[in-house]
Amino acid sequence: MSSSTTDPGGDPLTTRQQAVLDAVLALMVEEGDRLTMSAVARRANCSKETLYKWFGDRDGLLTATVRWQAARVRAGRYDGQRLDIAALRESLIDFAANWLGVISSPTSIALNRLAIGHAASRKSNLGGIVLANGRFAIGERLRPVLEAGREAGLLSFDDAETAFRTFFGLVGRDVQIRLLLGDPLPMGRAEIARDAERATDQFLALHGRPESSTEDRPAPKA
Amino acid sequence: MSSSTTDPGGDPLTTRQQAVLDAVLALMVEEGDRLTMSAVARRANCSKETLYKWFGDRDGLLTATVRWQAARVRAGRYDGQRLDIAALRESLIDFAANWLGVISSPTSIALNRLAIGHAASRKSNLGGIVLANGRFAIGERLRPVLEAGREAGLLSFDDAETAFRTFFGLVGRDVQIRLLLGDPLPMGRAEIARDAERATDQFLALHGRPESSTEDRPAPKA
DNA sequence: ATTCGTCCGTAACGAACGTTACGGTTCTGC
DNA sequence: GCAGAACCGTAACGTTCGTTACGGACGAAT
Repeated sequence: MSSSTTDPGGDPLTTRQQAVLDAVLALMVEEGDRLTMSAVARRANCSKETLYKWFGDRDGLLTATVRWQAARVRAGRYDGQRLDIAALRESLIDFAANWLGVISSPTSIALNRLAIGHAASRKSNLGGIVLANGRFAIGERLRPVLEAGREAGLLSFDDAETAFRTFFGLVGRDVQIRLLLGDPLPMGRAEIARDAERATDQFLALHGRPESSTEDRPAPKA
Repeated sequence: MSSSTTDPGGDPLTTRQQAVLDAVLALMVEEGDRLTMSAVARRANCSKETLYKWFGDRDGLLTATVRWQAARVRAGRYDGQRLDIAALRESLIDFAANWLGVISSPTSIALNRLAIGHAASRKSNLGGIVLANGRFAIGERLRPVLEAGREAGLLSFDDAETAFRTFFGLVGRDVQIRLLLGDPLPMGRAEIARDAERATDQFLALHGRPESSTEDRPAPKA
């Protein structure tokens, strides 16, 4: 863990290299486990020699792929200007929906499976990179929102990290582990929107200041 | 999904076979990824031919191992007699602590990693077995507790499944994904006890009936 | 004691795959 | 144009590992 996302990676990728990494991602989603260097070279219309020249070895290729995917997940900013309870709720719902969309995407599932399988061995922590760009990155982005909410008297909590972890649990629940284990859990736009709203309202019920209007929040459904 | 846990497995294992499966578990925890048939035979002091005679092939061995481990996780019963708010809270805390202990154990982590890696390929759903004996088994065991709490007027929710998933999220939060990805998150007895209590009180704050005494519940800490 | 079945230890086969090497082709700068 | 680099396609090498085969040891039953 050095500067931003556990090592920036070193070199800015050429478009050709990015295309190769996109091919890796596509293969990971389609073929899952059978991600062989030959398959990557075939899919990307490049030679294995080029792969080894660019990325060193198989781990280097996978690491570069994880970083490349992480670079796209960076989503919209959620600044806390004009903070009232409605804006805060909207921000939290946006965060939740965004996060649910990410973890339920086939790319994220394939990537996490790969990183988890790699964490079993000891070599080259893909798991650390995925964590830094996933779980911890979203935590860092949400923290200012939570603290702005507290400053504005809308939220009440002692530790922002603990509060975030509660929010994280309410949003994700069993979704990620079920998807990782192959459960055909449907996570379309409708389910994501519903879950994001429910989780946010539950979070506000736990950490919202009582005086912050409850009239537009239609009482936790379930 | 047939009777209890996605296929009972067929035959009751001999003690020798159980010892072999224990060796597999130990190897999975220690060596992680490098779980080779030769290593299992060496560790268990048996021949590879015996492994293949008993378990068919590598997948059969892994499946038997998952089932064998699942058979021990069966924990205490939580019947809902004499239900008052204190007993309910105690039951929920027990459930939460038990679950946290399971998912943070090295064995469970190694097993889930293996099943997730297997879910990437399509063959022989270890993921389904792990889900059936983990996430879904605990859901089935907790459901009667929740419904008894509702019958007794202590809890309020529409759907027991949804309520359980909320509890699941509050308990597990980011623990499982972090451990699976190799994060050195400390989860000792102290952390587990604290998390179980916090999650239970949060759940009761969301779904508890207001008239059920709040005096012994020391206001959600964070 | 002999025979049969079960199991151990080890060797061998074959496929998959990471890695390297090589000849031919395309692109770039002078 | 031309030299050199970068790159493609493919072949080859070595290792790992799942799977099978073989010979011998041990125990139970006849």
